[in-house]
Amino acid sequence: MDLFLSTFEHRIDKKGRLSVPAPFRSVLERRRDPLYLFKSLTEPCLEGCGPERIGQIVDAIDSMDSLSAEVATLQTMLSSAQEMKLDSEGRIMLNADFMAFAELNDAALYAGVGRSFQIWLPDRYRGREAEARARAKTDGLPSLRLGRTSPTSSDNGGS
Amino acid sequence: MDLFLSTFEHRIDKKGRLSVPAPFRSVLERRRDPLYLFKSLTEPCLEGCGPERIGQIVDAIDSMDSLSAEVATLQTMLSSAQEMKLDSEGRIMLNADFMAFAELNDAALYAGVGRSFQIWLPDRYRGREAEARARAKTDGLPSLRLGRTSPTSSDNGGS
DNA sequence: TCAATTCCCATGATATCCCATAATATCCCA
DNA sequence: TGGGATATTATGGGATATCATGGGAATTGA
Repeated sequence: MDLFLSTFEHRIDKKGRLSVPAPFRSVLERRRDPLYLFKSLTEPCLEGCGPERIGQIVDAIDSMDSLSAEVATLQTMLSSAQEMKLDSEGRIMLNADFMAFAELNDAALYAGVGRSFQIWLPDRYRGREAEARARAKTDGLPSLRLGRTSPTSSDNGGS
Repeated sequence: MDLFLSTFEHRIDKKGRLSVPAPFRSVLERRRDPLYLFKSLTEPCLEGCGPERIGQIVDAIDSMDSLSAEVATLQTMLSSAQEMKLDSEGRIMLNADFMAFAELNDAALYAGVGRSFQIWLPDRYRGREAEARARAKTDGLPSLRLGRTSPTSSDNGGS
């Protein structure tokens, strides 16, 4: 299983171009996946993923009561989603809506969170990280039930 | 089951390279596992592990309410996690974030703690070890309950 | 025609590869 | 069992490739 991990900070040049981190690009290239970006529902950041994640959201919506408010909310994720084209150097161009939503100007921080990644205003991200770490120290760690995992845990055929 | 045990101190050269102890490398090679490092949530050190632990975190996130604080905490772990590529001599390169977080400069101490290991500033580690041993003398030993551990008592370095 | 984008090339920084070496541990055979 | 030969390990340095970034020229689209 190849994942989006780690963080990378990149500049947005005056033409509005932003490099996608090489490790993220190679995950997408290995799978021959295009890159999708959409506005996060919960945080002032952009979310990036491949098509299978978009498909999961679509399927989740289809399985819900189509009249519910939740469906309307989830649909806004899809309506903000956009397939990004990379230039020959692996850069994307963020449209004005994306830039404004994440309040980006001349730099962006990529944060890999497993099957997807986020794009943040760097200082804002670092603030959130500090908060999360402080919370972890006082509240303790989320229970992961390490060591009690089912023996069928499947992720070791990957490499 | 082969484990990460013992401690090793290694130099960080001026290019930022750090040898992984040969016994740790052979554990990973035997399992054909890549090496992952991430910033500890609770201590000023780095944690090293194989992919199965990363997979557990990813799967836990996907199965949880994505709005919860716990998910944010787990995402913080992932966004600091990085698959380390070893050069042909078995060395890794620590990025500036890792170096700063563990306050490393020209040396690092590996401490094997079973299914994972930690990387410390050597003097800091030795201080902690002395503290822990002093605590054991005054406060008595923690209960060990070998053989039948409860899932909540996490002795396996998930910290 | 003008503005915005895409293509192509240049460049500095940095990581990676490949080789060398010294110290230590392991092996092997008398 | 001892002691020299050999392999492994940690460490270092130079050469090379990759990556992020920037800018000019060609192309598109309104």
